[in-house]
Amino acid sequence: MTTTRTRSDKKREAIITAARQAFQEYGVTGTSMDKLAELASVSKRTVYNHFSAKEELVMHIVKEQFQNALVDIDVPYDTQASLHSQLESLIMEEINFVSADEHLDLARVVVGHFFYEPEKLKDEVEHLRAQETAMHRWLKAAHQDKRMAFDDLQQVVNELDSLIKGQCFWPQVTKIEPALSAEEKSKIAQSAAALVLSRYEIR
Amino acid sequence: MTTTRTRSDKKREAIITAARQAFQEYGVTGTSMDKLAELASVSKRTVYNHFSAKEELVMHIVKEQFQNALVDIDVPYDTQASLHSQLESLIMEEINFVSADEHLDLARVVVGHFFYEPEKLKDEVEHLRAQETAMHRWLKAAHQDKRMAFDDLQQVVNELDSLIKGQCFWPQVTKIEPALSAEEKSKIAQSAAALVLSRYEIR
DNA sequence: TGAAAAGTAAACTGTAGAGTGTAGAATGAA
DNA sequence: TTCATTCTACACTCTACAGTTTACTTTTCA
Repeated sequence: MTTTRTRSDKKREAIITAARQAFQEYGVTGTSMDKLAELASVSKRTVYNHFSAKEELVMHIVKEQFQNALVDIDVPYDTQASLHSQLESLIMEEINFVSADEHLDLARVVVGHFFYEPEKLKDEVEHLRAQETAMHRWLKAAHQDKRMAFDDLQQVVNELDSLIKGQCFWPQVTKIEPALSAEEKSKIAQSAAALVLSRYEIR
Repeated sequence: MTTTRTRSDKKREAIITAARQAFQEYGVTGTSMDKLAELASVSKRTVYNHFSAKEELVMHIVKEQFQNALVDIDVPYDTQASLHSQLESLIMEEINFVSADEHLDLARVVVGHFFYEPEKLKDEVEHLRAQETAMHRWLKAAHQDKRMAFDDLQQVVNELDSLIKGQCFWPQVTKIEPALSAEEKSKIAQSAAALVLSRYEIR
């Protein structure tokens, strides 16, 4: 039962939704509590009844977003299929996730807000880092299956990660580059897979 | 003769130096004009006599920094030497530049300040992008020398760039990761070179 | 040496935004 | 229907900071 029951709950929901949108659009500092209350169609006092300070509201939304970031990709390793096609689609999923508008929008909020106090994010980041990613699992499987050779798994993951984020995430979060088309994404995925496999695949 | 002559010049210099440091340490918004004047040991009015607004001071420093960013790396292509050793040292230079403290500190100022209005940087960024990099030149030479095969030069540059920045720049600008040791850097350089060459080198 | 240029301290203006206090109205459960 | 909870409107406080004004001092240089 996800439907909100009480009036109080509805107001709370409205506040959170409005905050999410406003923060995405104007950034945290660009969103005053007055503006926010108006956007949520709620009195400012009500906002403060639910969240005792702006920072609390920000953290609520950020944590929520980190939860979503954990909704994980899974491409199971397949002994039969070619490494290239598997890795390419894994990369493609990763790219689609990372360069999705909602992901970029909220990454922008987080980066913008915590740029000068990254300590506040330490916990969340640790949490994410601890996660064993789909990439990890797939590479480990291919390695155990003796179809790939490397001695430092983490390094291969970092390389793939850099290839993905360096082309499909950072330039877009910072708005240095516009969003990528589907063709560009798939070209990137295909080339990244080729790059990694030409080095680590056992032929 | 770089030494500052007049009193006015000295004051100006002091303001700029203090601003550079303060912006690095506290960020632009975290540095009030009062604080800045105090750090520069100068009256606030004097700051405003030199720079009519805070934003003007910020832009002055940013442009100065973009000038420095153009001081370019050059590793000439050598027909005799192995591709791997050449590319590895080219990458190493790129890494050293990009992950140098001064570069990271100022990149932080720029990213932090312009995060929500990247249009203001368009000119500078265009300027940088137009530059033909050392990477471009070297790859083009190796290609012409028929020792590397690729059809999209820009893509190879992007890949190298991502491998470098994704591991040695972005995690550090955002302070998600601490500075890298010399060993880590050289491991990254060596592996990035191997990756790219195992795909594009003609054997 | 004296006028112009540049600097200084400190008080001031104006604005924006976070957070509070209060009195009264809407809601909803008993 | 009544009572507690929650919401609303709105006026208010407090603080931070950009930028200005003023009255006075120091430096420069012709």
